[in-house]
Amino acid sequence: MGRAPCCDKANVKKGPWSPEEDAKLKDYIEKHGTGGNWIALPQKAGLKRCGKSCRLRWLNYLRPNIKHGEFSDVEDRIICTLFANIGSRWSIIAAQLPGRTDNDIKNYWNTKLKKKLMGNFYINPPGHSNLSCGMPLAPEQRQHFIDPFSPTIPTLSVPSSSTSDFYELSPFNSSSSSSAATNLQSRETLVGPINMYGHEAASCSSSDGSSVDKDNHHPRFDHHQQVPNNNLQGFSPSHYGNEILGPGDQDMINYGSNSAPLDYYGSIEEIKQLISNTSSSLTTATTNHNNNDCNYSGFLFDVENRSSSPESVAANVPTRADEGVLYYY
DNA sequence: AAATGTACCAACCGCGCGCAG
DNA sequence: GCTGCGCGCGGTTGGTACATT
Repeated sequence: MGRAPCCDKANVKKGPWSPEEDAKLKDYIEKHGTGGNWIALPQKAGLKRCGKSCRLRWLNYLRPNIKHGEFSDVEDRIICTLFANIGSRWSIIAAQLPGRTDNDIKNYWNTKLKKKLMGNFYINPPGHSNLSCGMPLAPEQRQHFIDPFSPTIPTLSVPSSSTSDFYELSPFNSSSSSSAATNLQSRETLVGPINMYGHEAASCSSSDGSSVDKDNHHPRFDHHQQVPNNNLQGFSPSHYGNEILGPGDQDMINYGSNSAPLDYYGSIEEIKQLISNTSSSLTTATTNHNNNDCNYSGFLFDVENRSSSPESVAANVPTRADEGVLYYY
């Protein structure tokens, strides 16, 4: 009954990987693939490692196209807005950031981004479009500081009609396939939960993409996520390639006229609350969603304007016409 | 220069789910 | 239907580098 034991834990090496081990693992996988069996892999590859450890090492470090180094403002925004929407679902967030792993994002969030947000949680007064986030305010500039934990802080709502209050992240150059009309309409349909689409394996999450998305299924989301399963199909970073966050990303991202780096507007409040109340955030969000009282904001996809060809639907691959526009503010 | 504190990140750990047997 | 393993995930830890005192 059952399968063979995972590994002989007494005979397994732990700790940092040596260059030799890395080379062995990489060489083996490049030649033979994972074979869909991580447990058997280390033995085949001649490694005294647990399969789990091999998997982690490969997915988080050795795999091709892994991005290391600084996160861009664009990535910051995506992380923050997704965090505000779905909480600490790092694999999902990683699916939106080509080349980044969930572990990477998680570390970045815990060590930098969270502090960056918490340290700059000053909400600008009405009429001031920019929430300074990522740019610490001088003490004299903090006259409008609002205690983020104050119960008097209103809950987030979809911002007003000013399009400059929105950031638009299009998978493609804003001047390309996403028509202005579509974008405009999208702005006017800022409703509903997060909707991502296109889900061929592309994530650099420690989930290798094959499991999370291969069957359009995220096990945890299915059971207690606030986001419906069919709304969690990443917008396929691989489809867009690294372009989305590449050197040309400025061409793809229309920040709006009043934008400044790391402006999150109201969503900062949600993020803050999530940070301060991580344990309950998912439950709350789930409840909200289940009650159709979804209070999500800040990271909205154009649902209505999706036009999916039968082919793309069948293959779960977005066509260019299928490209949605991702808005966040 | 040494001690201490802090930040960062790779890796580990434990849990839940799905599936093989 | 039951058992137990494989896998994926998120949380946590430990080691190292850097900063500060």
